[in-house]
Amino acid sequence: MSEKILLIDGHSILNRAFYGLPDLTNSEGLHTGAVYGFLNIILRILEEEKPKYLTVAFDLHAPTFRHKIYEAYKGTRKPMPQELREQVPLIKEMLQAMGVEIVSKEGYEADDLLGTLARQSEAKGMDVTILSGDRDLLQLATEKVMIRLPKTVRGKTTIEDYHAQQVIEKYQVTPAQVIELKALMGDSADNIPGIPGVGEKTATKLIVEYGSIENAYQHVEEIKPNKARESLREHYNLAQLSKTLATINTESPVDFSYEKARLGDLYTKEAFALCKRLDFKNLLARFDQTMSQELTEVKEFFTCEDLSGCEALFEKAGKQKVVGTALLSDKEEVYGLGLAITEQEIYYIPVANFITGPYLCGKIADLALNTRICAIDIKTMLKHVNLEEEHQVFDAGVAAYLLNPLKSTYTCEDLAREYEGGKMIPSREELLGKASFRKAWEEDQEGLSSYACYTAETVLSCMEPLKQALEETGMWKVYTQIELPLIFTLDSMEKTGIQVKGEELKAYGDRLAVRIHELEQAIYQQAGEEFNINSPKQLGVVLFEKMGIKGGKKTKTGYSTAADVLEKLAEQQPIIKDILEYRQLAKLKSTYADGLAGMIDKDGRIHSTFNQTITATGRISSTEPNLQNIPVRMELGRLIRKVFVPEDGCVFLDADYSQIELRVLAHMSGDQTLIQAYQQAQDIHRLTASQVFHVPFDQVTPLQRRNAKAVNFGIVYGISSFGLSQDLSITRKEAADYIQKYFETYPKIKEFLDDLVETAREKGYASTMYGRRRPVPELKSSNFMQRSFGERVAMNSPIQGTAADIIKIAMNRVYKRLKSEGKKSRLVLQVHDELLIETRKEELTQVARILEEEMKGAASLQVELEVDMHEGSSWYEAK
DNA sequence: GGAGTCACG
DNA sequence: ACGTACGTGACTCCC
Repeated sequence: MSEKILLIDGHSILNRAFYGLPDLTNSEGLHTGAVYGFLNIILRILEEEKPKYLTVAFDLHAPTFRHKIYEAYKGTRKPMPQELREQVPLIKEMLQAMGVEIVSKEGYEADDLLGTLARQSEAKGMDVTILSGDRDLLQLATEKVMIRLPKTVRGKTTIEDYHAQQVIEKYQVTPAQVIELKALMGDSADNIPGIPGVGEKTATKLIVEYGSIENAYQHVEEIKPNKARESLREHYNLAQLSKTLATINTESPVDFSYEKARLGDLYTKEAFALCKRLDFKNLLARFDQTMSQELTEVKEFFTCEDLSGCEALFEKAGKQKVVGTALLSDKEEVYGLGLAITEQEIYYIPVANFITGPYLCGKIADLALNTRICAIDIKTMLKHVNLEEEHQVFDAGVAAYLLNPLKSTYTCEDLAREYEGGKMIPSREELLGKASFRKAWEEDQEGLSSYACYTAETVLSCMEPLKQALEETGMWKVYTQIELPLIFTLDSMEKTGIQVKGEELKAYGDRLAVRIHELEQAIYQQAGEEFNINSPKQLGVVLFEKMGIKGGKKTKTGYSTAADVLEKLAEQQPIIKDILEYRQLAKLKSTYADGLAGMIDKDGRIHSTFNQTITATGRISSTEPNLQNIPVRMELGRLIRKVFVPEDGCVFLDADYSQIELRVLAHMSGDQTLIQAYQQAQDIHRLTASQVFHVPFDQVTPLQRRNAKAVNFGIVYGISSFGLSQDLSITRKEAADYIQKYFETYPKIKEFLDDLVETAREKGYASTMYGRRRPVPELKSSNFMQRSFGERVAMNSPIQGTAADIIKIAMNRVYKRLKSEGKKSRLVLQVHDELLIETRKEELTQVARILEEEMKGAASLQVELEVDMHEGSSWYEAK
């Protein structure tokens, strides 16, 4: 069998991948989708073809011989979008890392190089495969040269293959005649002019009949469609120029050596490292499993299993200013500790023999009095180790979150890569697989030891770089003054939990079940069949096809059955009201009645987790269960709050900030109208209505006030006329009108918001009053929608984020005062602008005072921070 | 695992 | 023209 060479059209395949596949972004925010798609395509082809030689051709920026003969050539070609342009060096870097030969030549296009190499290789008797997205390449097809054109339809890539024979079958012309076709038709993408009035059909007809443009011109009199005849007559010279332009130069002076192009092992260490950096997790599986071990620097880790040795280690650690730790634990138990005393002395101390979990945790707490404990998640550690704010800690996860809040996880291997100059360490999955710490402790001490040591070492090494980065970005204060103390505040809230009446919750669920069943039957009866009402797909078919309800359609996958869509159709059929009610009840039952009931611990309380490193803006989030979205707007749902009760001898005290985001906006923008309104404690929505609609303050109608309120919300979200029109069910024009009038009323706010966008565009991030940052890479996008999103984010993040900063400060202060004043009352929940305290009855007056003082005093703005406070014997009553 | 839906601020 | 309000998490269906 003859040897085979695979030739790839670099830019064309990258383009295909970019436009045909969804974009991806790695943890640094680099766009990587096209690179990923490119690799997937070529790896697939390589597996199919198994060529001996491989090379990828790229165009250069320099003008080519085509420019010399035709000035407009590619002159008006639209520039590559930013997201694609930044991937060109990445794919070249990747190919280089894989040892793949790249060819380019000034003055020539990739096509010319591919054509030249194809002919040379063919002459040597090789089989040639050319991979490109560009049909122009078909002119190169022969019996030995196959052109492969990938096509992506809805994310699925299929490949069309062409030898000379297939070209003839599909286009009725020989490969060489493809040039004639193109010269006649023209090609707007390549700026090849072509002949006016001649499209694919006419061109094919002419070439099939006459073989070439020249021969057609010889017989120009006979040409049938008058238009084509006259056009060819008039533009013959142009057609010949086009032909020159469209002809691939198969004798380009390309520097090429088959030796260098010989296909070797693609799965090199360098490529592995780059795949890791770009987050190509699926590709990593193709690499040798020992790769990551070979890549990481070999460092000796030690294991200490005896009590006296362990004592000695902690004594040594106590002489350090800072150590790295990795406490291996789950909710119930501690399994061991990774301890990096210095960057060279790294130990794994498993729980074994006389070394118990509580013993280890006690040693850590003692150590932390004089030595700073670095870890990646201090709050989890606090579940076993009794640390207070007087202990010294550093949370590398929280620090990394502040530096880039857009990541979804903050893992050790990312820290090492990002803050230790690209250093590679194995991930938890690589070391332990999917095993829990418990399982690994039982079955894989070696893996657990490595994991503990790598983690301890990394958090130690990363502390200084993280600290420095926080200082350089002006976020050191946010870290030390807000986030670090917040770890202890949140930990206390999680440990305290909130009492929930399980039986009442069950009874509530049962009541729902009765009504849900009734609705189910009514819906089946009206639909004339039983189906799964919870399936939007089935529901859509029943409503819009079977029952013929008008006005459906939306979404990629079918009909939209969202509440706002159905509400507009409720008139048509009574079934719709039943479905809406069913949906509401089903939600209440599954998520709240049943969901919460399953989360009640043995102590009769629910202990949610408050996540500190999730949101892009600086808010906290709540999971397992989410206690920040307990129903309140509808009465039926609101009743659930009756099962959240304080323990005996306590009441709930609930305080929420009144319109904190608008107040933040007033302060940050310095708009005097808004500031004065708040100073005079005016109804802000009514005021906005009176000014925007030009009516006296006391003659504002409820509708006008409602509209003004929506505008105020819109401003905070990053206003757009479309969004506002959706919300108010008005036309875009009317919405735009409201917005315009709003900005006339509050000119400083317009200025302020414009400035937020401009600053974010220049700096690449938006900032809160306290200096917390949120990167906004979307502002640089070439996609209108993405960019508009970036603009709204740039307006919203500083406002939402500043409010988040303020309530975090308030929480820390409240927590601290309750503690320092020896109170038994405890903070139990935070819901973004609301704090809930389980308050001892005898402490009520003082706690109310503490809560009000600390919330109001958390920030001093140009407007007062107003707080609404209520007490009650359930969350329902305290709101 | 993604899409659709819906609960909250 | 493009086609969305900002920030979350849980549940269900369905590939």
